Amino acid sequence: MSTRYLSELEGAVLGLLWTTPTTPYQIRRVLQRSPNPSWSGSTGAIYPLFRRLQRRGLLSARHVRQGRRAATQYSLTYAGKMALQRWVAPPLADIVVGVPMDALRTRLRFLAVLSAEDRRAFVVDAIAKLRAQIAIVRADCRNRRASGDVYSYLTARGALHSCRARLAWLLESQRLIEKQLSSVSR
Amino acid sequence: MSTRYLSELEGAVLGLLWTTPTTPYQIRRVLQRSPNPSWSGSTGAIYPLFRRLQRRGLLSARHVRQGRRAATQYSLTYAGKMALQRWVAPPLADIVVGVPMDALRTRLRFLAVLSAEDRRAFVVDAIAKLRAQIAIVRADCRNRRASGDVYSYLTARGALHSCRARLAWLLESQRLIEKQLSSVSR
DNA sequence: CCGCTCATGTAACTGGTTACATGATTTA
DNA sequence: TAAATCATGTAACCAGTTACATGAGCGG
Repeated sequence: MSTRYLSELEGAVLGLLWTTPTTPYQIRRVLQRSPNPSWSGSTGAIYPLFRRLQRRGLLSARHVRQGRRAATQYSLTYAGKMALQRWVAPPLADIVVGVPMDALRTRLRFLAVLSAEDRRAFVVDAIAKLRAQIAIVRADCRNRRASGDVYSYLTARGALHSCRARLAWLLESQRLIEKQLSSVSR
Repeated sequence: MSTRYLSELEGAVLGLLWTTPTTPYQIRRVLQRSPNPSWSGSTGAIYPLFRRLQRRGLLSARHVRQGRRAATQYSLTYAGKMALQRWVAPPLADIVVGVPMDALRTRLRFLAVLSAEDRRAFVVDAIAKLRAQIAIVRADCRNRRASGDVYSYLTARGALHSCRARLAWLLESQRLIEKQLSSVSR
């Protein structure tokens, strides 16, 4: 019973393999097409990861030909399913429930290093890009809802909640920054 | 003009050094005491980072004795300030505005691998821990507001918005999961 | 036949983690 | 004087990134 810890990527891959055996390439595509840019799915991450998980006994490999093409299909072993369950199940670790890292938030923390002009530009740029993103995530929500998988849908909903919260926060920030900038120049 | 990219940690350190020269140890303490658990501030990250940034000409070191103790104080050079500004300034990269990674969301995505009981426990645990967290972040907001630094305050507000959005999302998820679980068992 | 996508990888690098270690100073 | 904290590090390790590379199959 391997009680080694699973990285986010490893956990996600096990989760994606849970229902249906899949090739590394297909996983890569899923990750790359996800609206979440943190899942890069680079080859240098994916292929070693699959072999690693296989070596640990969490995955089993099978060579198949889809159409006329050769491919390596991996599926979850029993130990793999157990590891996945342990990874998902409560009690939730601090790093899981804790405030998630947000690169935008970190940058805004140091907005004071920019000129008044650039501060405004920062917020305007962020708001515009967030609005565009919300449209994408909204569409993703609809798709996943149609797919029938409640948890997939709820995941997209989580992303939407997150985006909207960031937008509300930016609008609040914009007001406060505007007030502060005008009072300083006076 | 070093146009090398800055990691999140490097950017944050430069930002914290902007106004006041500081020792690596003090930075570590700030990071460790932050309510955000992603800033671990491990020694093996901090000390090499300071030397790295110094080598790149972004920081300058000065040996001081505070009280009777020896310490190395680092301050931002002009090049360091420029690098910090470039790091903060728009246009914002995809990875900065994109949906932030959320370990809780990723796990909920695969909640279907758990038993009905464990799914409920997951959500209950998450909600309880989030509520506790909100109290902490709320207190942090008040502190930072009192500090007078608008951007520090707004950063904490961002964390609060994020936590509340996650809670709202979990409550929504709880309802949907409950409905789904009861309909399946019927 | 050309270019795109499928499919699989390797190599070099890097930023960060954990664990271990040391010595000085402060506080109970 | 013992324990805690200040302060600074090193060593081993590891997951993930970028860039490079290869060959097969397919559609125009």
